[in-house]
Amino acid sequence: MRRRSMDVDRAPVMADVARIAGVSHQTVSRVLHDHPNVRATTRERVLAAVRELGYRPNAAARTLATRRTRTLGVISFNTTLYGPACMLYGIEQAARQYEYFVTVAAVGTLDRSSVLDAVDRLRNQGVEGIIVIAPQTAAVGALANVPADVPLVAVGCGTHTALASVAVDNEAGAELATSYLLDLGHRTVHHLVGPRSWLDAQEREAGWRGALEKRGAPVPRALAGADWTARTGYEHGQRIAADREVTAVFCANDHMALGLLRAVQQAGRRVPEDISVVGFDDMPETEYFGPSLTTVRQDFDELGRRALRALIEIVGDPDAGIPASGDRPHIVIPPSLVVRTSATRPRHRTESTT
Amino acid sequence: MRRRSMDVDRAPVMADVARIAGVSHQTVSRVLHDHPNVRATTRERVLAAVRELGYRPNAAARTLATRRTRTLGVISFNTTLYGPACMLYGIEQAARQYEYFVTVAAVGTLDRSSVLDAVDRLRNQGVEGIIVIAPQTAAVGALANVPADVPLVAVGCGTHTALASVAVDNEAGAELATSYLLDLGHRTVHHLVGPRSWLDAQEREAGWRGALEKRGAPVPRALAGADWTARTGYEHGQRIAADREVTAVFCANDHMALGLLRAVQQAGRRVPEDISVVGFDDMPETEYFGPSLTTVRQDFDELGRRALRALIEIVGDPDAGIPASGDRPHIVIPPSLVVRTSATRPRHRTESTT
DNA sequence: TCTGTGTGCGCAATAGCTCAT
DNA sequence: TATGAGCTATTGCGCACACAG
Repeated sequence: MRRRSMDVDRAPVMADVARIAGVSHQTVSRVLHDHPNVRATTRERVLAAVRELGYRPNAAARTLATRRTRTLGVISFNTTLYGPACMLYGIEQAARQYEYFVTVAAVGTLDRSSVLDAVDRLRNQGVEGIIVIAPQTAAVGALANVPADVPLVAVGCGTHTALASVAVDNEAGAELATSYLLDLGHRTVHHLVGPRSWLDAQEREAGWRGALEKRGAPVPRALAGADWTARTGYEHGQRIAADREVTAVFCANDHMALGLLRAVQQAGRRVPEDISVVGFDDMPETEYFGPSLTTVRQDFDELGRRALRALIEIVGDPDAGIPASGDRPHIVIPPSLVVRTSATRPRHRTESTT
Repeated sequence: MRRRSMDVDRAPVMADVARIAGVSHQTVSRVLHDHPNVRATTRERVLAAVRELGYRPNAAARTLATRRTRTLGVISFNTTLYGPACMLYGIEQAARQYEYFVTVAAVGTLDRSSVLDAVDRLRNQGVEGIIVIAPQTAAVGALANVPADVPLVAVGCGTHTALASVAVDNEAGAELATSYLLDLGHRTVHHLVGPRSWLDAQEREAGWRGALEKRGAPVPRALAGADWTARTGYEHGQRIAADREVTAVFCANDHMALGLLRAVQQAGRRVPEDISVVGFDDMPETEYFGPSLTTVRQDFDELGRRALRALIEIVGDPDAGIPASGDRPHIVIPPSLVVRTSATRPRHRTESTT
């Protein structure tokens, strides 16, 4: 109900509390802020009045007076994906702990203008800082143009950004997966790349390539994916199944691995007996893929939490005793390999040396 | 009168724009609000000043003056799950369209106090309304106690809530799945229930039971799940695989179906030849399960959008010409069956009539 | 038809006032 | 007279809106 005329049921304000308690509004303020110089009996009277009226401080007024909104923004490409959704969750958890609010701004596409538009919307709302879950190179490029007085942290967007960032070490993860397959005896490892416009995809590809080169294994042509979906994995899987040379595939994420598993098996080739598959992400379902997927684990939750903490350390929070550092940290979190059953030794060690 | 001569780098305010443009702050305000009565040349001068200073209206001040925050809150149990994540996305999309901000409050557990706590936090921030993605009965119960002056909409939380709600017709969806299996020739259909503390689980179970009864099919004992995870599906799947009577299973969601598929196949029974499986939700991966999953589709995105629109219609938005209805609509969206390959006719029609 | 003045939104912070010791 | 605990009075934050001119 929208009240304007009948001021009877207007939300109570500090003055109302003061009146009921028989004190000045400033005393009310002191009570609410736990200032020492208030007599215990006065404090009680005030608190009683607060309870009686159901008084709730007006955030806008406080913001106006303190110049602090205690609100942080999150820009995300697609909160529907497992990774972003988890990071958002981690961010929100941590924000609550630090008593910040979180406003989300989802962007449909990661082009320059829509990202800058999202930044703009959040700034208009008065956010004190922004976390970006926008791993595309274009987005990161666009963000470089954002005025420096807007604290920004990129999360899960690769480790080579100019922005402050928190991310899993994609290269290390890809190396982990690739080396694991090589150690099993595979002559080489094929790679289903994520979309190359994503930093993560680039870094995972680099890690895969590096691992092969380090071991002197032949480097096959990477299979480029247009997106991260199971469909793309499926399409590549159909081609891979037809290629008898392929014994091991490292997929840039679990969704693609799922599609690939399906295509390969539909084509009559067995996993892992004929083809070993390793994914990346470790979404909860991977354990129940057929077969359960060996994959590289990212702790998205933790990424989100770390990102929020990093942001708060940049903006500073006097109330929590955190000084504004203004630093641009690059936090890199090590991934880990989760071994399940989708990868094993190759059946017939490929002897062909060309 | 202390002019703020010292703090040079403070964000510009309307008065600064007015000074630069050589007009009053009121004229600036008029320009920004597209009032007609401003001469074109004046308008230009003002806009030039706005650009020059990089002026950005202060949201807190506007809120204080207008008593509107243009912010809505979303409470979600677990934004990590596919459904909630999608609904959140739909909500955010729609919010942007209506020029609202969205603040999220994730709750770890859906007990009474944490839900009420989330409501409280959002109200403290001044949200104009709240969308709840909290399908547990306890949560809905708790929300009944929220003062009526807080517009609330529950989304994806079953259709039988006291709150305003937007949801898929779970019963109809479950009937769809069950009838489909019966039509294929199965004597009866087993059901892997979701956690009974969720309205959706209850409603799907009711739909399943109703469909069986309507057709005079025997009603087996429902298999109770403690949660919605693939793990739970897997555990029940192991038992189901051992029961030769079972030819068709309707799972309350896709995750559980995935686990069940896996367990059943590991036990050497084939899907769909030996056991037909139907899920609920239609997450993007289901097409690539082995076999691809026949399931009941919920349009989560649409649910989120409808929920937001419903909320805006409750709170009203004079700027968009939407009057405050104050109604508590119950919007029910029909689900649809997506037929893939995980269900088929039973191989040997069970002839036992006792 | 155009533009300026004044006031209030609810809170925080500062200065200042009144009693006690 | 000084000190400080316990309170009051006043101003300003930046904007919108009613009411002028």
